Amino acid sequence: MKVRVRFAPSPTGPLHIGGARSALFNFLYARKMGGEFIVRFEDTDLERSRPEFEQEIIESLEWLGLSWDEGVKVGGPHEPYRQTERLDTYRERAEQLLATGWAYPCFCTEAELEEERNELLRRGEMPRYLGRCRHLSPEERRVKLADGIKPTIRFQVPRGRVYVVEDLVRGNVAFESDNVGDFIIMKSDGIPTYNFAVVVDDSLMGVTHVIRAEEHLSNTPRQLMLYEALGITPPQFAHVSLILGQDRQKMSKRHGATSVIQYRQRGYLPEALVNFLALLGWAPEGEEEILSLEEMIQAFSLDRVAKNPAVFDMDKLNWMNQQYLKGKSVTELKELLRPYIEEAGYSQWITSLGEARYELLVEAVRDYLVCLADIGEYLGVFASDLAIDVEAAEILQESGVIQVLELCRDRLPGPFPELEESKKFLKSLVKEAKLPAKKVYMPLRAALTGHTRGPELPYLISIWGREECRKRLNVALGWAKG
RNA sequence: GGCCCCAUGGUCAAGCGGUUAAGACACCGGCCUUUCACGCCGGUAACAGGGGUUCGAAUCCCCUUGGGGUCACCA
Repeated sequence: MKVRVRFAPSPTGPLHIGGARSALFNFLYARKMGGEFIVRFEDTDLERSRPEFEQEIIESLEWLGLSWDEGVKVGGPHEPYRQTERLDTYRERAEQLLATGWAYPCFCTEAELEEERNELLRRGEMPRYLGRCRHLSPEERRVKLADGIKPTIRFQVPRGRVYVVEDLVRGNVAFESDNVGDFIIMKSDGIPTYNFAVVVDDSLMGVTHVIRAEEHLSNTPRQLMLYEALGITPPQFAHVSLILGQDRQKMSKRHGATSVIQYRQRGYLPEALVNFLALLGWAPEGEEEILSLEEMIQAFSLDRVAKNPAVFDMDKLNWMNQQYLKGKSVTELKELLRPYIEEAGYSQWITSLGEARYELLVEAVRDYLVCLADIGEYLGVFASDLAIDVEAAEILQESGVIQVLELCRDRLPGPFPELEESKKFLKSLVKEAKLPAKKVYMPLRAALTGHTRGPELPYLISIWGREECRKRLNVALGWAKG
C-alpha cells in the first residue's frame, strides 16, 4: 500500500518550530517511501483560527521547501482540506455512532460541568466527567431537547478495556480505558472536536502513517476507540518527542523566536533551518551533519528517530546557518541580502555604491554574518559618520600616529581603487613609513572606522574610495591633534 | 495527583551484550593573520542512583530519582 502521511496544523498561530519539524518528518518519510504528503487545516477552534494564519503557514512551508502532493491550496481527490468545510461528514459519522450506541447526547451545561469538576477537586479526586447523561431515557432526552438545550455528543468509552498504541518510534504503549472519561466528539454548536475530526479525516483521506508530536500520544487511545467504533483499521503511529527550550520546558513564546517566520525575518536560510530541525530528534547513519533535503530524504528512516526530547540549541543553528551562508556565491548573497539591507535602512546607500563596490562589500563582510539580518550591523560601520570608540581613541593618541595618517591621506590612490590596488597601496605605505606593519594598520583602522576591529583595510579603502577616506582621516587627525 | 513517555558530556547525538564510549555545536588552548572574525590543529567534558540477569552491561529487567507530556464544548 502506498504510504500517505499528512501534516494537519490548526491555523491558530504562525507555523511553530515544532510544527515545522513534524511537517519535515512527514515530508521526508513520504519522499523516502515514494508516498504522498497531504496538508490540511484543522480549524475547528472557531475562536482562534484565522485565515491569515493559514496563509502564513502555507508560506512558511513553501519557504522551507516542503512541498505537498495533496491538500490545502493544491487540492486533491479528498477535498475539501479544511475541517470547517467538512462539517456534514462529521455529522454523518456522529449520527452513525449515535445509532450504534457508541455515543450519546449530553445536556450538561458548562456551569454544571464546572460544578462537578470543582466538587471532585474538593474531594481530592481527579476531575472527570461522571457520565450523568449517559443513561438518560429517550423521554428525558426529548424533554431536554424541547427545552431548547443544544446537546454535545459524547463518546461512550468502553469499560475495562486496554488499548495499545503500536508506535513506530516508541514501541507498544498500553492505556486502560478506565482512565478515560466519556469525551465530547461534537460540540453543542455542531463542530467536531479534535479527536473525532482527526480520526474521520485520517481514515477518509487514506492516511497510512500518523507522524506527529508526542503531546498527542495520550490522545491516541481515544482515537483508537473511535476507529474501533467506526469499524476502521487505524493507521500506524509515530510519536516524535518534543522540542524543548533552554529550561527544558516545551518551547513557547517565552523562549524567544518560536515561529518559522521569525527565523526567516532574522535572516536564517531555509536550508539551514531545515537541516537543523532534521537533526533535532533524528540522526543519519554517517557522521556528516550538513545535508541537503535530497540527502536527508535518502537517509531518512523512522527507526533513527530519537525517543528523548531535544533542547533547541541556538548556537548550533547559528553555526549551521553560517555553513550554508558560506556555500552561497557573492552573486547569490547580493540578492539574499537586499531585503535585510532595506530593512536596516541602507538601501539608498548601497545603491549609491554601484554594483562593483556592493560586491566588494559583500565579500568583505560575508564571513562575519551569522544570519542575513546581521548585515545592518556591519553596514553601520561603512555608512555612518566616523565615531571614535575608547579603544580606537587610545590608538590614535600614540606617538607617530599623526604622521602615519597624514602620509596615508596624501598618498591615497583614487578615486575608487581596485582591491588589489588598495592592498599594494597599504604595503607601500608601510615601507615608506618605515614602521612595523601593525603600527601603520592599527592607527589607520582606528582613524578610518573609529574601531579597533572590523573588516579588512583594503576592502574599506576600495569601498569608500579616496574622498571618503580623506574625509575620515581629516576628522580623525583633527581629533588626534585637538 | 492519575495515566503515559523519556534518561550517554553544557547542548544535539552515535551506540542496539564484549568499543581506548564516535561525531557535531559550545567552551578552552595553539597556529594563521595588519584587528576582530574565518580557517586549521589540539584539549577539557558523559553512560542519573540502586538492585538484579549474564562469564561480561551504556546496551536487557525492576525500583528510586529527575525531566517532560496528557487528563477541555483547544488542537
